[in-house]
Amino acid sequence: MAETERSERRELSPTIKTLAAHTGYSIATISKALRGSPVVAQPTRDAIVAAARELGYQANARGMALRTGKTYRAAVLMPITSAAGYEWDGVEYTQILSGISQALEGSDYQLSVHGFRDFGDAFDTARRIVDQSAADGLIFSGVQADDPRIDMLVESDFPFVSLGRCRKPLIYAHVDVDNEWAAFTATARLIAGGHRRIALINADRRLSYALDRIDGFSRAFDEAGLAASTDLVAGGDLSTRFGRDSALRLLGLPSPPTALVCVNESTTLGVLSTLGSLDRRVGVDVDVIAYDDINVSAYFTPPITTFYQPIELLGRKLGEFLLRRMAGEDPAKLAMVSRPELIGRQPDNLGGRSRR
Amino acid sequence: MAETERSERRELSPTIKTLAAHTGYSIATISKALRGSPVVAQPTRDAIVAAARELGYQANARGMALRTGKTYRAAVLMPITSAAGYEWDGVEYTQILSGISQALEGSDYQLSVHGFRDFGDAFDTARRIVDQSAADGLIFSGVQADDPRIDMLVESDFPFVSLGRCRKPLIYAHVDVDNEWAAFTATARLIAGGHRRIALINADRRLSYALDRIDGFSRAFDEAGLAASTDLVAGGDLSTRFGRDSALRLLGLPSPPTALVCVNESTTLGVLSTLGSLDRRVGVDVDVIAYDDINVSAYFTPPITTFYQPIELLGRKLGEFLLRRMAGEDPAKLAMVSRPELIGRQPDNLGGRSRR
DNA sequence: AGAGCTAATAAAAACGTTTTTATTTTTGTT
DNA sequence: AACAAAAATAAAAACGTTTTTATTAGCTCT
Repeated sequence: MAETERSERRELSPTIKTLAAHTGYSIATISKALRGSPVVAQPTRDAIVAAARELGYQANARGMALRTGKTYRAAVLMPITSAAGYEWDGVEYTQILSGISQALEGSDYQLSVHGFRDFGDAFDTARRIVDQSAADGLIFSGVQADDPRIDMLVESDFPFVSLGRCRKPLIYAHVDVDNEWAAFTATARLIAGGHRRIALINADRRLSYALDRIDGFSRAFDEAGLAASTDLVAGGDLSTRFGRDSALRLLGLPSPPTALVCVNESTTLGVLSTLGSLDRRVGVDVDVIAYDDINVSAYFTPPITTFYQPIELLGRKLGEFLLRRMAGEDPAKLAMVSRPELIGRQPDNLGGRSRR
Repeated sequence: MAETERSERRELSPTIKTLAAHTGYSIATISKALRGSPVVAQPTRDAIVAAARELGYQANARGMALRTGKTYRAAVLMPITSAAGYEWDGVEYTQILSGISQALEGSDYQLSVHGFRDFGDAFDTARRIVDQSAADGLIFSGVQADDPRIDMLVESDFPFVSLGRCRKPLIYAHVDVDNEWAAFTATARLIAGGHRRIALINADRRLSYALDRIDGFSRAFDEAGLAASTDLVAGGDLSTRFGRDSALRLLGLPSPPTALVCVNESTTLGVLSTLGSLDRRVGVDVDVIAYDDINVSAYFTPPITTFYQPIELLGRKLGEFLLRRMAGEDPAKLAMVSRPELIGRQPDNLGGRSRR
């Protein structure tokens, strides 16, 4: 009774042999038929496909993996929040993963996530994935100006897509945001608004995009014929705490900034926290332009001007590129650099205000 | 030269046969030695282990998987942000994944992530994982009051750990937050502060923890001998937009709330956004108590009273429990219900204020 | 009508393990 | 010293595929 039902339920899933016994064809023919090989006759194929559907046959992934050497996995490197701080950090990874997951939907690939703690750890993990062929492809972000992962992966011809570009002239699939342009545009807008002392709350200087932003920031001053306020560039992890502390420090300088450019939403919140505690009002006492990675700046009080980058879309592109790369496509053709959209929620100029 | 180096590099990684040829033992003995079987003699084991280390031998995961039927994967179900809105949603998943990833570190298990769109999708995905044995264990959250996944997994005796409990008296490994207690405590605190019209910005009512919170909310009124303001309970997705819209609607009622309890950080931000736009000040015109899932409430202006739940720790517990469950441990022993810590950043009472 | 093709299918080998079974070597006992 | 028992190792089978090689049947052509 319960016993019987149990064992009925337990019936193991059909293998290619079950299908062979059921149809009368050999396992070789069945494999070919289901893989779409042209050598098998049409009626045969139809019969096999019908039987497969009837029995609910699904090729065993482990068997395929062993035979083909493929893993049917796409690996993603994800930064692990340092246990100490529990700071709001790397939140956007949910969106990236979500995008990648959507791109992989319908393909044979599964998404596997590998946490890492620091640059060295990330490299080791990447190398391990390649050496043990733990995945058929790799996605990662946090690209450094000179990123050893990229060298290693290009060298070993392992399919990968990076979110961000390194500064070496290598050919590899990538998705990136035009950070130089965005920083330039934000800074130029503030300069045009009358600001001269502008702060840049930036990421760690080892990161490639941190340099890009400094480049854009500097170019805006250059083109205006002004000296860039490079002393107001702060680099660090992108936690809320970092944003708050940096703003506190910069605003306490003898010649403080009148405007701040923040490179992500988390730091922005920190900056706003500092402004609130100092009773400085955005759009009145000080201007802020931010990067809107998780679409939340609209809810800040007051709403602030941001660059909107639909990060989930970037994730989707990453997944799509990886699939194409794993299918053998030329990496030179798999490159996208998107310009975020500027959403002006504030005038962002000194206006009638004193420049203090 | 380059050629030679290339092909040297390309040398395929050693298999158990390589090791057999190298040591003179049979592959059977080698397998046993490395798996720690007691039948192999100590000197033999030592020699084999030494050789394995020397050659950098790593058992091929695909071969193991095929033979043992195991996958060495732990699957996690992750909600996919709906493409339409790009709303800030499910951010805490980064932390959960981070925690799980840490727990899995050092084990033989890899983390694989499966996106799903809605309840039905989540169930189908779970079933597929079980049917195709695409993983050796499963972790998921968003437990419904009557969650079909739990029934299915318990029934098929598949190792899993849920973040949250369903309302059926089943035995299964789980990690949860004492939501009833937290809602009770928050509500009681506000009642003690003089509030009578209290809103609860809650999750979708199908979710088990949403019911728990309503229970706690109601109990606080009961114990104070008051009628609960159940008309002020809003249920929906936990996006920032939902928080904002709910607050807007509730505050526009003829008999509006004087305090709000928000069930996560994202909705809190939305609520604060509404308060800002209505020029109502937290701690002056209205009180807010929130759940601090990603540790960011400290940076709100003003900082608000929250329940702090270190979500990454929960993630770590989830991973740890899953490992133990996959190792065969009794699920009855794998249960944790943690009480979040209340961090009072505001007095949260009407004080000398009018009850309007 | 039989050789030589081609098309279709079947058989066999291989991927790298683990586990069961078989064989050899060592130890202990008389 | 012979033999049984125990210990150690080797051989073989199996997991479920895909791919290479072999076989068979059906044609075409002289």
